[in-house]
Amino acid sequence: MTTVTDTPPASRTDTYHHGDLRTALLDAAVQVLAEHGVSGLSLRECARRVGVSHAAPYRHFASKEALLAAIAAQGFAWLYAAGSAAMAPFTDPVARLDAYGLSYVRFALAHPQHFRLMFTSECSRDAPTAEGQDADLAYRLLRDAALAVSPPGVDPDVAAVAYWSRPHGLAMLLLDARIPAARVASAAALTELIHATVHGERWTR
Amino acid sequence: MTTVTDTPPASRTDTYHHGDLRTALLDAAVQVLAEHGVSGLSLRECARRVGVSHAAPYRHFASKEALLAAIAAQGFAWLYAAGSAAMAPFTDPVARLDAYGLSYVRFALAHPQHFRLMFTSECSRDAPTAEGQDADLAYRLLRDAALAVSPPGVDPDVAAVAYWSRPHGLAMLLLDARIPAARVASAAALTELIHATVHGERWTR
DNA sequence: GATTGATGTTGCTGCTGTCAACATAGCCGA
DNA sequence: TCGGCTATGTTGACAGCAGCAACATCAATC
Repeated sequence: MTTVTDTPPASRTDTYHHGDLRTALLDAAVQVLAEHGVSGLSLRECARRVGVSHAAPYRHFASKEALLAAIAAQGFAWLYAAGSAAMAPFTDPVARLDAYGLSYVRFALAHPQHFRLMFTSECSRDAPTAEGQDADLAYRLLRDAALAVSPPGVDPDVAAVAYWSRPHGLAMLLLDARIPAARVASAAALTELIHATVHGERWTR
Repeated sequence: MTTVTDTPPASRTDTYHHGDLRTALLDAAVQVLAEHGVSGLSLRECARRVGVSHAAPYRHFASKEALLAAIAAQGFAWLYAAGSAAMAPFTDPVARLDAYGLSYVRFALAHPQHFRLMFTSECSRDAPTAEGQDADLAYRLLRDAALAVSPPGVDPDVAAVAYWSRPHGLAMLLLDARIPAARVASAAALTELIHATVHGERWTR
């Protein structure tokens, strides 16, 4: 007993109280999603992996859906942070929009489970939870960037959607493996793909 | 007994054998999906709606996932047909690509359950089933159209993905209600949105 | 040091996917 | 005409799951 004040709150699995069960469950859920997909996820399996009884998750999440929503909210926060950071170094509107698209696709590839949940859940529209908070921030970030690139008179929402659809569609197709794997093998190839998608206007005459 | 030869095979629900249980189950499943989403779908509920015992579906589908895959396959066939029909009247490459994008988004809005299953299932990549058949046809349709619009030297797959991502992303965002509802209220507004997304190059200089 | 609220456990109910054994019916050859 | 064959549908069972209620444990506070 030198200067042992207290155990770190995140890693006590041998005591009655877990310490940080909520984030442990979130992490376990993401791992299960990666291994078995959303249809193979169960709260009981998450509890088992964390070493806790099958009803313990209900102290932190009202339902299985609430846990998934929490993961999505985490994803929106990360996405917003990544987009902000990516755009920060640039002032040119086109460069900023480009940086946003790049970081968007990179985020989807880095956190596929989060990304899928963020846009695949079928009930997150009704409840304006904390998820909506960061989702709105991310949306406004994109809309402002798109508006700065568009000529005056264009509806901001139309501009935002037009430029959102491209990286979003690419990300979705990449996650669904609908794109030949060779296209994503090297970072250079992926970057080329992203550029071609986000502003492919150089091709059409 | 005038000329009554046989009862129509699609609508006998009072006899021991249903007549066309397979398609009846598919239709019921799509309806359940529309009402309760994929997480609220169960084979037992589908069987109940069709008026059949809970194990009857297993005579037509190996598993719940197989039923979902069948719906997705149906969707790919429809999508391919719609894309072909939409492009047929045109010969100009840009017009053909435009028509494809328009029909793509229209298909997603007309058959949201099918569309979501087509691109959201997490295991359809492994098994090259009949679904892959029509999916490949649809992909080749798009790739050829994109290639006709691209300058020589462009990788066909890159061109295809670049032009696929736009309507695909827009469709996904529309289905997830991530786009203000007012944007989709009128057919004209929707068409404007689609055009802006599919070839927004007119805006950036 | 007792109390209280947060956190974790045990046990239960109803639902689900899936399988095995059985029932029915339409069809085909004798 | 009749008897069997096969496709199709039924019943019953099992294990796993979401969610709830009642109970247990712990930590902090008065």
